[in-house]
Amino acid sequence: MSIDPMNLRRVSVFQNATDEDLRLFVQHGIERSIEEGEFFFFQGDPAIYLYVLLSGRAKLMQSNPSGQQVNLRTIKEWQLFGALGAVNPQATYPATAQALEPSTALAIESTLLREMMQTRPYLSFDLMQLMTGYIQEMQSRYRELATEKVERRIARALIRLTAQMGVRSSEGTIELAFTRQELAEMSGTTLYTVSRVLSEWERRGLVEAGRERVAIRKPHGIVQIAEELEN
Amino acid sequence: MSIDPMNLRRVSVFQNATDEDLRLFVQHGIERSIEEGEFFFFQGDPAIYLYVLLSGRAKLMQSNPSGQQVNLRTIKEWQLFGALGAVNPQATYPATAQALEPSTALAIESTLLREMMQTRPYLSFDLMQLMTGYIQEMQSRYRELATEKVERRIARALIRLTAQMGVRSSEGTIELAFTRQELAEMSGTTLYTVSRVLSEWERRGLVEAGRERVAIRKPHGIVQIAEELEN
DNA sequence: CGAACAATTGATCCTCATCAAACCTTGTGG
DNA sequence: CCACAAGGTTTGATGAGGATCAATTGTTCG
Repeated sequence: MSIDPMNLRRVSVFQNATDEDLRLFVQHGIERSIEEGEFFFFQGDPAIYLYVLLSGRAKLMQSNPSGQQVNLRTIKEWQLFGALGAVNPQATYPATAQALEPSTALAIESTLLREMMQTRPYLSFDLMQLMTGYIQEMQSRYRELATEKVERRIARALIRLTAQMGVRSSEGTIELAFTRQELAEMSGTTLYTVSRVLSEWERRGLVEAGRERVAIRKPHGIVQIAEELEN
Repeated sequence: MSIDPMNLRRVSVFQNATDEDLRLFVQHGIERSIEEGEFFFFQGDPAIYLYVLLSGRAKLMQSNPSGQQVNLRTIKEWQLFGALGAVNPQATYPATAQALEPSTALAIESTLLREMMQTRPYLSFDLMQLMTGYIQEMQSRYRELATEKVERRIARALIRLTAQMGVRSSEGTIELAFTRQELAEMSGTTLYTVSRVLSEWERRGLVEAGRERVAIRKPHGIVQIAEELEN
């Protein structure tokens, strides 16, 4: 119980919460720490908790019966995940949450959130705000996947990651820590294709690629690939 | 103003509304009728209204800069659409709504809904319920598009349509009224591929295909194609 | 130093998109 | 009532874009 309840205000859904509410969440919450590669929950588990990531990094993914995976979202500190189940008492998680690094999260019982939403309109409202954002992002990504070529999809994935997780290095490049496999799962392709595309971009001086790492040297160039109207 | 407010209770988000609330929606709502092919709103328009379809059939779609389209959802009577913008006063519609038949809808100002949500927790709650459903559907479709082959995606599209819009005919087949082009937009492929797949299925006796029409003769066979673990 | 894991690169193949042409179906107007 | 136009559908031929497989080359860490 080492976390300061006030920090929870950094969670977008809790931005309008009262101090008292935040204390409630922390009091009734459980801190869970897991190792890299381990799971917070699996697709299909009953959605008893929702989580706030306190440290580390995780991903939300879905897999089909034969095991192929797609990455729905990458989660960093102070982001909520597993919240879809919060609405419906019977719900199961529609995705699996796996840690990309050693991570800690605050688990909050979804019944608690549901009860609180009854009397705190701001909560439902802010949660809805978050959800509309997800819907729009998923709709766009769906369209991209259906209509755009791989190179552009990879560019788009990098741009999204830059906005969410990008770290500006001292040399002015934007550092992203992902394997080719992870990038592939985010853009709906294979690690081989990602590798080829990155190699090509490196030849053109747009990025620097390393082990579990991509550094964007010319963000503008990537944006151009993502947006360009060619054809 | 020919609609009976009580009919609005068939809208899932309004199922828990008071009679008084329903009357409010109808009083402040505007009935809009449009022809086949016309639009309720375009992607990017300011989201001033949300709509309840009263009669006809419409589709929600997104298009990319070069005009290729994907179909996000098909709308039938008593379904809500354009509701994402209801949450945020500044929002624009993330998709375009086009009538597939002559259609009528009740347009409700999103400010009205926002105001009402302040004091009626059931409204936010039920709307959230609807949204979690969308998110899950979009996530699944995204995964399908990324990992599954065309034939299976078309089968899945037919199954979804059966659940939502299927009409049981006297001969025990399930009738669906869609063009190859529409089916293609729903499964992320081209009308040519849809045509080929349907021809093949017809040869196998699974469906009957006609102009702007598909009749499913052996639902089980289609489900099998959609689920089958092969490889 | 070696094992484990990530990335690269080449060769090959397969699924679909694309283009083109012909064929149906439906509704309309002479 | 027929002919024709318009739009939907089918089918073949072709090719491109990536997936897949295999082999090799880094990189990191115990």
